[in-house]
Amino acid sequence: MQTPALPTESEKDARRRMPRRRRKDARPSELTAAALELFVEKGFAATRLDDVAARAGVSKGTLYLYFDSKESLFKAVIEEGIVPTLIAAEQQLAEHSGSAIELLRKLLFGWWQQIGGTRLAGVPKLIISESRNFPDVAQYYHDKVIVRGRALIRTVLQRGMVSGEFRTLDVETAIDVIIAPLLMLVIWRFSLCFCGQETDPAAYLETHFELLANGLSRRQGIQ
Amino acid sequence: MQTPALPTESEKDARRRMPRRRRKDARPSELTAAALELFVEKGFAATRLDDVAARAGVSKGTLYLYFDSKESLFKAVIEEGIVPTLIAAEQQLAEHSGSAIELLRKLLFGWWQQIGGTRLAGVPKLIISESRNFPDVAQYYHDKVIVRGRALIRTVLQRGMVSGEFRTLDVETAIDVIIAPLLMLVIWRFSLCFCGQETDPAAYLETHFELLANGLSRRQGIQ
Amino acid sequence: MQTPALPTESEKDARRRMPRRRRKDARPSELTAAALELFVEKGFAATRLDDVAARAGVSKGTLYLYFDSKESLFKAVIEEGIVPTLIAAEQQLAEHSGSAIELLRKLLFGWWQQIGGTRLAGVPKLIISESRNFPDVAQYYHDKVIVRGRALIRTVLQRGMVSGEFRTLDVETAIDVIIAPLLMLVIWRFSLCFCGQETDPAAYLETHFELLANGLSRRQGIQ
Amino acid sequence: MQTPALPTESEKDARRRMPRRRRKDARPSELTAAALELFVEKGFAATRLDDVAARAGVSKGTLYLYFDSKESLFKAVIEEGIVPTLIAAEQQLAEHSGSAIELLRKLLFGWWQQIGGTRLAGVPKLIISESRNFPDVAQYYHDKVIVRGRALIRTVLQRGMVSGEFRTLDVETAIDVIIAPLLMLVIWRFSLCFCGQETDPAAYLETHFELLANGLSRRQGIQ
DNA sequence: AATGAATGAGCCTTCATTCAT
DNA sequence: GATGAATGAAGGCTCATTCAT
Repeated sequence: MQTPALPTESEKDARRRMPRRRRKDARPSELTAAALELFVEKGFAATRLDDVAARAGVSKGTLYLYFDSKESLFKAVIEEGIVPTLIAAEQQLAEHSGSAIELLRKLLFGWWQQIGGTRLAGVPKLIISESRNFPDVAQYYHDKVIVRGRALIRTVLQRGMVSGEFRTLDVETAIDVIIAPLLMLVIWRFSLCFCGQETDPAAYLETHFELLANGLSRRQGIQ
Repeated sequence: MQTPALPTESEKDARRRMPRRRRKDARPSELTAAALELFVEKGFAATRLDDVAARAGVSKGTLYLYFDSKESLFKAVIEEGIVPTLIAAEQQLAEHSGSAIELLRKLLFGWWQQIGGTRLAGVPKLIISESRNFPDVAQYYHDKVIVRGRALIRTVLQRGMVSGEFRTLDVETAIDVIIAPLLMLVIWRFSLCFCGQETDPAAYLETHFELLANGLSRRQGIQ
Repeated sequence: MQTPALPTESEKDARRRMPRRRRKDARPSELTAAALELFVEKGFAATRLDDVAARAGVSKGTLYLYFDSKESLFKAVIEEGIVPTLIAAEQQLAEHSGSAIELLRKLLFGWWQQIGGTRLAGVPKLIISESRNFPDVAQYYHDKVIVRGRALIRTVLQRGMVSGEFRTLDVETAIDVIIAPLLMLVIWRFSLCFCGQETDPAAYLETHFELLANGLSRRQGIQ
Repeated sequence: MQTPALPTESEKDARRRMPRRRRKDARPSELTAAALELFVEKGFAATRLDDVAARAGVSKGTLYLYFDSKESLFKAVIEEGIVPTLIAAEQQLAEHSGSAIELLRKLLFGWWQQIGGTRLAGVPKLIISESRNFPDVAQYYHDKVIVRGRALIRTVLQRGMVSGEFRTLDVETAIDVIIAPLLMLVIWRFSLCFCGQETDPAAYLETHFELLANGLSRRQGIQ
C-alpha cells in the first residue's frame, strides 16, 4: 500500500518512494547542495560527512557512490556552485542590446537573484576560508570564476565607454569598486551578521547601483 | 605572594584555583602569535595543537599550562589580537588636534602599520571563517572591535562635519564605504591571493584615501 | 517442479524456501573460480566481493543469488575445489591393475595435472592461511581431503608392501614424506615465488618421484 | 599510595607503575609481539588494531606513537621477527669447531629453540599468507631471511663435503630437503593442526635429523 | 534471474586532552 | 614550569549485505 502524504512523513520517506533512476541523476546536486550549506556553516574541516549525508537524506556510504573523498566533494561544491550561473550571465551579456548601464543593472540584480541572495552566495565565503588549504581549488576558482566574472564586468564597462555612455576610467579599478561591495554583502550574510551586524541587502544593493550609475556616467563631471 | 604554601596541596592544584586573570597575564604572546598564524592559514578546526606548539617552540603540554582548551586559545587570540591596537587608536584620536582629514589619514595608515600590514590582519579573516562556530567570540568581536572601530571613524566624520571640513553625509553609510576596502584588502592578503589575484596594498590604500578625501570634501566636484 | 505456483507468493519468496541443495546445483562455477583466485591472491578478508563479481563478469548482487554470505562462498570454494578431483583419483585407484610404483607415479602426476598445476592448487594455500578463522572449514578439509588423500596413498603403499614391491616401512611417516614436497611445491607456486624464490615444478616433481622410487624400492642401495 | 600486587591486578595496571623511560624503550617490541600473534592467528587484514593494542595492554592510539600505519607495523613484525636470530646463528656458525654433522644438529635444534618452537615460527606462515599483498616485504624476507638462511646451511654442507664427512651431493636440492620439513612443521603448528592433524614436533625433528644424518653421510652408500 | 543503488556497522587513523615525570 | 607518552572519542572511509527495479 502506498503511503499517502502525511504531515508527519519525513523527507527521507518521501525520497524512498521516488523512482530509482530519477534519484540517481538528482543525487550529486542534492549532495553538493547539502555539503555547501554545511561547509559554509561550519567550515570544511569541522563538517562531518554524517551531517552532510543526513541533511541530504541519505546514508553516509551513499556519498562515496558519487564522490571519492571529502575533498572531492568540496571541489564539486565549488565547481557546480557558480560556473553554470556565470555561463548564463555570459549568454545574457552576448544577447543584450540595450544601454550599458541597463546591462550593468541586469547583471547586478541577476547576480543577487542567482547567487547573492541564494545559498550559492556561501561559495565566496568558503573560498575565503579554505583557499589556502586547497590550492588547486583556489586556482580553479580564480580561472573559472574570478577571471570570467571580471571579464563580464569589463565587457560592460568597455561597451559603455565606447558608446560614450560611460566616462573614461581605469577599468580594473572600476571592477574592484563594483565587486567589493557585493563581496562584502555576502560576507555579511554568511559571517559578520553573527557578529551582530545587520544590513538590508536590497537597499544596500540599490544604493550601490545608484552610486555606480552616478560614478560611471559621463554627465557627472559637468553637473 | 598570592597563594601560601599548603602542605596538603601541590603547586599545580594551587594553580587550578588561581583566578584566570593571573594566568592570563603570564601568558606568553609567542603562543597566541603562533596560534593566530596557523588558525589563519588552516582554519581553526584544521589546525593541530602540535603544530601550534611546534611553531611556538614549546611542547604540546605547555599550551595547557596557559589555556584551558583549544577553544580558549582561540578566544585569547582574538582578544589579544586587536583590542590593544584599538585602544591605542582611541588614545591617538583623543589627543589629535589637527584637521579631520589628517586624522582620518592617520587612522587609515596607522591601521595599516598596526594591523592591516601585520599578522594581526588575519584576525578579520578568522572571524569571517569561524564566527558561526563561535557565537560568543563573534559577539565579543562585534562589541569590542566592530562597534568601537566604527565609533572611532564616526567621531572623525562628525568632527569634520561640525568643523565644516566635510560635507554633510549619511554617517553610517560613509563608515561602510571607508571600512569595506580595508576589509577587502586583508581578505586579499590572506585568502584570495591564493586564487592568483594580486594587488599592491600601499597603492591600493593610497587610492582609497584619495577617493575618500575627494568624496568627503565639501569642495568636491563643481557642485 | 518442486514449487507449485502460488498466487499469494512471489517467485522470490518461493526461492527463499527452496532447499539449499537446489540452489547449490545451479551455482555457476565461474563464481567459485573467480573467488578462489582472489582468495588465494589476497586472502579471504582482503578480498572484496565487488572484485569477485567483476572477475566473474556479474554484478555484486548476483553473488547473493547463489551464496548466502561471503563465508558460505568461501566454504563452497573449498568444497568444490578439491573433492571432485579426489573422487576421480579414488576411482582411478580402484581400477588400476599395474604395479604399485606405477600407480604412485600416476597419482603424483595426476595430482599435478588435476590440482598442483592448476588454480586448484591455491586451495591448500588458502587452508593454511585461513583455517584458524574457519574451524569448521578446517574440519571439513581435514575429513574430506586430508584423511581421504592420505588414505589414497596409504592404500598404494600397503598394496606395494603386500606384493613385495616396496620394502617394509612406517606407513604414516612415508605418507608425510610423499606429501610434504607436494605441499611445498604449491606453497612455492602461490606464495614464496613472490619472495623471489624460483623453482621448476616439473623437474622438481620428477626428482621427487625418483627419490621416492628409490626410497620405497626393496632393491634400494646394496642392503 | 602504591598499589600492592593483587591477584586481581591486570597486566595493564602493572604496566602503569612501570617507569616511563623503560616503557618507551620496551614498547615497540611489545607491540610487534602482540601484532605477530594476532596476524598469525587471524591474518593481517582480519586483525583489528584495537585487538593488537589490547593484547599489548595499551590503547589504540599508542600504536601510532611507534608505527605510522598498520602496514608499517606489519613490516616491523617481519623485520624484527627473524633477522636477529639469524645473525646469532651466523655467529655460531663462524665460531663452531666440531664436525659438520654436529653443527647441523646445533642449527636444527637451535632453530627449534629460537624460532620453530616459539611464536616467531608464525612469521613464515605470515609470509606465506600475505606476501602477495606486500611485495616489498616479500622482497625483504627473501633477501634478509631466505637467502641468508640457505647460505647458513650451504656453508655447513660444503664444510662437510670438503672435510670428507659428507658425500658429494647437489647442494641446493639438499638445502630444499633440509628446509622443507621445518617449514612443514611450522605450518602444522600454526595452520593445519586446526585441520585436526596432530604431530609431535620433537619426535618429528629427531626423525628428520636422523634421516638427514644417514642421507648425508659418506658411509651410507657402502653399508 | 540479474542489477546496482543504498545502507550502516566497523575499522583505521587523528588529535585534543591528561598526567606522571 | 615544562615535557611528551598515553589516552580514547570522533570522523573518514570501506565493504558485506539488502532490495527496489
